[in-house]
Amino acid sequence: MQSQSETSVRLRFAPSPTGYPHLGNIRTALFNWLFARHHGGTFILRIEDTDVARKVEGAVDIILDSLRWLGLDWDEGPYFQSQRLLVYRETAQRLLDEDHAYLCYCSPERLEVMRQEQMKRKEPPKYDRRCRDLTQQQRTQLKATGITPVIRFKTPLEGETTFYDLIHDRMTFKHDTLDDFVLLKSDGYPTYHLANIVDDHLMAISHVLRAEEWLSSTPRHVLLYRALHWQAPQFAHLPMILGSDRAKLSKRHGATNISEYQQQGYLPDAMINFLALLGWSVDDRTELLSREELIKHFSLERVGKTPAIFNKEKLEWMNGVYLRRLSLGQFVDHAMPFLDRDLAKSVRRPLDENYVGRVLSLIQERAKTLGEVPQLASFFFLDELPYDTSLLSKGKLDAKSATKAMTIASQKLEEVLTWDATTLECILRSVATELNLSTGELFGLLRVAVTGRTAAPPLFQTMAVLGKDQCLKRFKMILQLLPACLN
RNA sequence: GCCCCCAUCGUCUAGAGGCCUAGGACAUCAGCCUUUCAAGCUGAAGAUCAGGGGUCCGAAUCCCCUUGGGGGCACCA
Repeated sequence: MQSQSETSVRLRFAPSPTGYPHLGNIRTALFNWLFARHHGGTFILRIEDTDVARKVEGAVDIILDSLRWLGLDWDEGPYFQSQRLLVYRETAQRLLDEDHAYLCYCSPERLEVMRQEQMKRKEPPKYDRRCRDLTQQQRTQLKATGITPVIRFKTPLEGETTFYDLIHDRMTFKHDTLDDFVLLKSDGYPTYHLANIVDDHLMAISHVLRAEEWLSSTPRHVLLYRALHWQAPQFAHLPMILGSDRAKLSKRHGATNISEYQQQGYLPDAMINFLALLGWSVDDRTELLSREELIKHFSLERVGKTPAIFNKEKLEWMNGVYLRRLSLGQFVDHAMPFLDRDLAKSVRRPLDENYVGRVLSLIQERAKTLGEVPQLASFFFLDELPYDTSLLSKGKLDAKSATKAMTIASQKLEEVLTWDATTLECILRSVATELNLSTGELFGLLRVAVTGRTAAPPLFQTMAVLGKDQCLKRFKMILQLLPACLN
């Protein structure tokens, strides 16, 4: 049963389409989603596309695709701020009418120079409020110039603003450290500060969960809510996710876009599980949690305050766990697109699903990502293996005894009628005994012959899947190559 | 420069005054298993709880200072 108050839990994820969503953005989306789902609330998607200049084509689609891929389903939206400009303008006008805002005619160039000088004087860069108290005459004059003004908020000159953050508790900011920020830009678009509070109010957002980089602009938002006599939502500023150099995540850190993880073959469930543990935990030992468990246990009380560095090795491990937990059928379904994409062009398509299934049963527990499956399995599909002869000469056997072993093994295998792992093992073990070779020596040699590598799935199972013809063909191939590796 | 946040193994973290001679996970190393790899199992190493002061019978846990790291200070979000 949901209590009355829980039915009004409304969360939103509000990305801006100025780039592709990275791990940090997605972690924020996840926590909002988890919180909403935990409380039986509503999860809303809102696109904050108020920066015309920095808008990236296609970013919205990538954002939606990424959320869908991860299964972070939303109940409302996506709303687009660019389609709600009137609401922001009306609100800005109201602020103007009620003396909480004013028109500012200062040019960007002037502001830039001003900031430069402030920096030079080692002062905090802040708007100098030149247009805050213009006389009626100055106002008329400036209006006559035809310059399109921006609308700025009249930040109280004195006093301080306090609010309670669900994670950081009580926060207080002095007004004299704030300046008169822009609400409406000269192109008629709202700034983040305005659009954000207008929408959160209109969409009845109850909790704002966002990255800690927003903490210092929160007093502005609180001030705005007060000026408009609106009740502010509850804020929770989540710890940041940092790159390995401990700096804010950016392109420099490589592979931070969530879609890259999709392409590399990480599973949504593993991704979700891993991201949930960046800044949150259930207890002192639980690492693996299903979506349902995540929803069930999620709470802001267990969100930490320390910024986290993204640990790719752990993600890989976790993805491997999720990969191994898949049924063979599921694994095949997931891996098929990757095989299609990355297997050599020479491999005939469509791939035979039955054969792929037998191959992948040997690959599944060896893959950490779906992306490495084609590489791990390539020798099952290639007609001719690109042998690296140094692998042969590196073996424990010299070319002469290797040739002898291969010849005998070939002969024995020619006669095999039931080509299965058990039979093959039985026969080849006896070959080893007969030649007075250790199993390691013989099998190692055969492994290179069959797979072209020294590390591969179990030899006999591999041979069984590959089939008699293909195996014997590879043996012949090796026999031809061996003389070249003399000494 | 100003404002704000943060501080436990390399990394993710548990810890809300005595259960901590600080627990778990990834990574690392060793052993077992074994035809290689992987997986699995067992074990090891790894944190004087950033440093210094307090408070207290008692502090990783509370307070202060220092240091370090991060974030913000746009007609970007």
